[in-house]
Amino acid sequence: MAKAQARGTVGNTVDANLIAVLAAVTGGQPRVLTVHGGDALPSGPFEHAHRSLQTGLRIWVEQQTGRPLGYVEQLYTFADRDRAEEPAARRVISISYLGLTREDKPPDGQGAGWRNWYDYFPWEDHRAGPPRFIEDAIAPQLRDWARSAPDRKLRAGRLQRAAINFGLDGFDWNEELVLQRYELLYEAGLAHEALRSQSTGEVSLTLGRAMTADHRRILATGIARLRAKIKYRPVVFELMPATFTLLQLQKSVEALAGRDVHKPNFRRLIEQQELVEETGATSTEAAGRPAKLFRFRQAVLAERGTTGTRLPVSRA
Amino acid sequence: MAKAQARGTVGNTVDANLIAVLAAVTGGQPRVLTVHGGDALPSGPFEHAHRSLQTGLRIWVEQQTGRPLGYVEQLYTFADRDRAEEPAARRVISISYLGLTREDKPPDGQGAGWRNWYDYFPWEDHRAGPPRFIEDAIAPQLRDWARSAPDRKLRAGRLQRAAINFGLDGFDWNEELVLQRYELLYEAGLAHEALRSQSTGEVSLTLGRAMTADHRRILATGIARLRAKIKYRPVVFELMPATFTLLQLQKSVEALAGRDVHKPNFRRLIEQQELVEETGATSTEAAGRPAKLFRFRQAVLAERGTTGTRLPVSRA
DNA sequence: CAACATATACTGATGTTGAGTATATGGTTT
DNA sequence: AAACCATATACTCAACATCAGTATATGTTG
Repeated sequence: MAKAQARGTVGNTVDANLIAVLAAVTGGQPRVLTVHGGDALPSGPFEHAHRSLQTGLRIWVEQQTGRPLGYVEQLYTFADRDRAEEPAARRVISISYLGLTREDKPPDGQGAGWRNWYDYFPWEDHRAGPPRFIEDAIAPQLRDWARSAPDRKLRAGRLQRAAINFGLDGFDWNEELVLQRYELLYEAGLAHEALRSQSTGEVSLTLGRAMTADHRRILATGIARLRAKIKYRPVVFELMPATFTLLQLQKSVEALAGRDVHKPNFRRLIEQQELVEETGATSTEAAGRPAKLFRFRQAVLAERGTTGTRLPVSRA
Repeated sequence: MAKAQARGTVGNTVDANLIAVLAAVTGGQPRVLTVHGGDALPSGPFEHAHRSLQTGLRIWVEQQTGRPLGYVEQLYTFADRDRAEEPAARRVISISYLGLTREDKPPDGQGAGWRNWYDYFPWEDHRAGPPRFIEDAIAPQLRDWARSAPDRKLRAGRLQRAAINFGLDGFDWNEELVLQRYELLYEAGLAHEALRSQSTGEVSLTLGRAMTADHRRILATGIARLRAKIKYRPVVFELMPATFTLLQLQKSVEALAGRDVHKPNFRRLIEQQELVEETGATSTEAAGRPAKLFRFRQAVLAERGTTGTRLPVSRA
């Protein structure tokens, strides 16, 4: 089995494609780098010249955005025939990555730009409480879909999934289920990719903006990963400027998690873990009492390895 | 950028290879399916006929082992030039998976067999406390390696990493750092893959058995993932027989985690989460008072979606 | 029948988390 | 200048989860 691998089975070669979810937080909003006027995630081919996959990704992302890419993490690899844009002669493997940066200068080139990622997933933003249209518009459509199931058991299963994923019928909202929610909508025929016929590029206020091929699924995967990760790894700081106030930090976490955070508890946790240190300066950007400016203590990465930091994400 | 992808850039096609970490627990020991007498993980090419990557994996794993594959999860994809077995003309992408089964009949075919995974990572088994050879043999070699660093700062960093990863100098042992530990040993030149010259296939009692190419790194990734996952997803049950006693369940968790579990707390957690239900029967396999037999409540998967179950893993 | 091995149940101490409230300190408004 | 407002910062308490130790029950084995 193992040795059968590299034997040039000519009929089975493929192309490998690298796709990036590049995230940033600006003005209290989570952003993602898109191309083609927001229709696609940036991507590029994996070339023989690249030492490794990550190297390849870094090279062309830095070419495109003109800034070094900090934190990078692999998301998922797939090669589903069904979800490809058009039935191609050659098989394509897509390897997706999550990268964290800071948005400052706008990226150059063809239709590239930073976009609020809730344009693509409006139902994911619960910072002002659950959006009304979940109960008003999404839930009814999901229930219709459930009702259309052939047998009773399947029907019950669909209702259950809808309730768990979207926090209906007394279930709590779980902000990490980004991918499951998207997949559910897709299955129910409510994601526009499913019906991208003449592709007018319309943006639905409740069902979100669609993307090419399965790029929206990849984006969902990236958001889900990031939402899970900020809770136990100090990755938010990759998205922050060099110095920041605790409130700014909190707002960033809230932007990513899509839900509000209990302020006193947030501060307690940050401080008792010694994740940040004072710079001495204060910020006078906002009205009210000036806030102390902090910087991330880079040392924690060395001290604790990859382990052990916690951020609270809870109800308002 | 995105549209540049599939344009037949002939020079950049690759082969895709699927590699599996198949885990099982038998006789209180964690096992992994290997081929070539324990030198490699089973692997097979991704073919154009396969609908998706997972489908491809399932197909040939089931061919090989003759049993359906239950839980499957993608691990990682890589294409590092440096770690390939021999510099090949064609570039190979390796996509690795973790699969959970039960071992009963031995797999057929060329040198395939189930092996205790601690043969490959002896330092990972802390069920009887930290193995003495960590302090006696591994730590000194790591310290030597640290001392050989060119400058003071690098030296301190290496010592720190060694301490964090191997639980030295007062740091707690963290069973999830399987990959980091292996990578550290590799970097320090203590993994035999690094010096596989005439490859005698020797098994080191402290530094473990080596494998082809980077298969041991993949195995480490799989173990790490599984150790993390059993704590918050009910995946252990994929490895259990249809009915089992609570002690058997506990022993399985301990086998995977490589450390002992507090018995009363373990049982409390299992029961209060209603993960299992009594079958009515009792087991008389072991001496002593017969234990009740339980089965996994499949319903929890539907009730809770992918979320929310906990298993305790702590000191003895 | 005694010794033993395993199963099962209970209890207290400690730590973590969620949530509410109070006070301090600057700028802004009248 | 006084009142006000917005933000920062500090403290308190209750609920809950976790860790760890100990005690009791119920079989088998010699």
